[in-house]
Amino acid sequence: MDDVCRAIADPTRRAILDELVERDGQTLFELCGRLAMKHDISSSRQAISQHLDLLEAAGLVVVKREGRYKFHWFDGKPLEELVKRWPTDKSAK
Amino acid sequence: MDDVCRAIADPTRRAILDELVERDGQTLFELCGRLAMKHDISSSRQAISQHLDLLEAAGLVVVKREGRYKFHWFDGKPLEELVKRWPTDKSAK
DNA sequence: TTGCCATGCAAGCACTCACTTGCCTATACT
DNA sequence: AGTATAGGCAAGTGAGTGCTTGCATGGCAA
Repeated sequence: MDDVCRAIADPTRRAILDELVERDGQTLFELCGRLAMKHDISSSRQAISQHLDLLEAAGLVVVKREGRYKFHWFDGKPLEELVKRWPTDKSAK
Repeated sequence: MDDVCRAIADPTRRAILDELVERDGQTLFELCGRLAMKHDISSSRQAISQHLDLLEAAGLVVVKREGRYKFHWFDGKPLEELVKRWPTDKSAK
């Protein structure tokens, strides 16, 4: 829970999630390229890799290794806890 | 959006939101007391006040001044953007 | 007024965190 | 074999942030 909240606190990580929602199963290099193109993110490969590790630890990204490639998938389940914890409208209370 | 994500990244601020959901319209001193009792948070009054400022800037807390008192309400509307941005289950995709 | 109470403001400190740099491992291809 | 590719590991740096400390402000009561 703490991991999830801290994971989405960074704008670069939110952009990564956006990218994975739009196109599942991307690899690290793919993500770097698309983030640079479409989100104006100039971070290095290592920076993105560290973000992915954090997102994976939070459960928001699921990975699958195949040979020398590592593919990434988005998983929104951990976000359910957020909406369960706090009501998003007044009628819920 | 960025403010909302960063606001819930801190465990003390999440506890404040929990407290306000449970009991609306608390004042700063009330919150300090209840946070210390029920959430084992030993932060000072100024620390809680700074957290409240941040939560207010994020739109998650609405305030109302009355005389020398300042009451705080929880507002979950900003959280709707989170669930709208990312699907919380696979069927949404 | 004098005093007290609830809150606000601002500077400083310590810690976290995002990012870089440099080197390393492992898988593919020729 | 040798080389290139995809990714990983670890230490160091700079900016951001949570918290404290001290003082200031404003409202209420005696």
